[in-house]
Amino acid sequence: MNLTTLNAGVGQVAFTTGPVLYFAPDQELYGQGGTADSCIKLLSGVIRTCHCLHDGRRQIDAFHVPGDVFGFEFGAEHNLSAEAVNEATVISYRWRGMPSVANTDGLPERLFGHVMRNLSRAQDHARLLGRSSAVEKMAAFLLEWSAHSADRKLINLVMSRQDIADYLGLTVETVSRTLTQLKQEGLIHLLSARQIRLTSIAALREMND
Amino acid sequence: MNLTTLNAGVGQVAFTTGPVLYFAPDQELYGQGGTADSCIKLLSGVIRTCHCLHDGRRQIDAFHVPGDVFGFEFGAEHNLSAEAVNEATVISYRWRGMPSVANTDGLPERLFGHVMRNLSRAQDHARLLGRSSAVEKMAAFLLEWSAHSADRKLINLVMSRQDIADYLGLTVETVSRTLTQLKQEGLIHLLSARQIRLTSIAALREMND
DNA sequence: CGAAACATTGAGAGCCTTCAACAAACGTGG
DNA sequence: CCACGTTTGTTGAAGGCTCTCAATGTTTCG
Repeated sequence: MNLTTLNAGVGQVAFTTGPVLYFAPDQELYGQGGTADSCIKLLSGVIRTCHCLHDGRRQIDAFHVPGDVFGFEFGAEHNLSAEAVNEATVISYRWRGMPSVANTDGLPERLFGHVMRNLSRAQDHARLLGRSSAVEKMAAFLLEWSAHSADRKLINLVMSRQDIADYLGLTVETVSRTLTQLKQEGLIHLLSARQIRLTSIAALREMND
Repeated sequence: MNLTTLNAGVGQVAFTTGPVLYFAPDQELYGQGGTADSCIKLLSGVIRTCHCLHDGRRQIDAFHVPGDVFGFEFGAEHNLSAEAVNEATVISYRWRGMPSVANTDGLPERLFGHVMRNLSRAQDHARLLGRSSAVEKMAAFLLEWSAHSADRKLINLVMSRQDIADYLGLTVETVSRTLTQLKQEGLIHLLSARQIRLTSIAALREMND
């Protein structure tokens, strides 16, 4: 693995990191049940973390964008699997078993903040899944990606309709129908299947609070 | 507030804590928008953390039981509010702004683990809300409380049907109907509205994986 | 160009919600 | 202790939203 040491200046060794890793679309970073002693920092591309049930149902927990750090687990094994949505490069940070973490002081810089950000996102996601209609979910999703876009009014979706459906707890058909509904209401404009122009961000916002 | 200092032996002060606080049923510990510089350790009773929308819809994020530590926020303000379900006693720990946390080393013992446990629960919750039917949700809920009970086959619910509904993303009526359905299928026995005997834990388990 | 994957649209069914009424439990005061 | 109102929980009927199944259109890629 050729691990090297980083952040080793605080008195105790913080954690170790490896080289930059590349993943092709749909390639798996780690799977459910795999050993969870490292976390991932995403450098480029988009990663989805998801949970698959034995009957084929899939719930996508989150889409991660560059800068996100994810993949910590409370238990020893991964509850979620992680797969690249498009071409992605990451760095893997090993943290479990590191003396600094065992002592719970000397924690890697900002790691705590990353876990809390993931917590916050998971809570928001749960609220969306529990108490929203299909349109509200779709509007929230579009706004989420609008915030990640250089041009807030032009979204380039990197994931399929199936991915969106599994993220929002809907079916592909409902996602499709909801998008055409938003189009007919004049809130969005479908330039192509994966490129969407937001005509009225304000109206989309009003749907979720 | 009369705060005292705890865990001050690691070289840097870890965080500060106050006296034991008592809360009556339905009393609010903190509200959405409140300053989020502390977290709560629950000593006795049950606390619900929830998010309320302006139109009255409510999503309960989690029910917390004694030993749980919760209430951290990534941002400066609370996204969720916390209310006592029944009589509860807690200790509040201030962590934000503490020099140890600012340096991100010398973090309070096990605080990191508590955040990760909350993250793990939020992810499980999202999966439940996104990809489950009413019966599956109800079964998962019963098993969750079964695990907290001294007698795994006898649950004493401390929360109302409305609380359960808002936790599972259902309506009160559906919760009620689903319970009677499970009763008629012979999986549970309703001793009273809030006391449930699980006749077949195995059958309940089969519903969720 | 043709096959395969992806996306959209339609029709019908099912699950959950909504609205409404009723039953049960609780608490308070007489 | 009972009467009574309020809260909480259950049950019924109808409707709506989303799912399922199926067909068609579209894009991608060998």
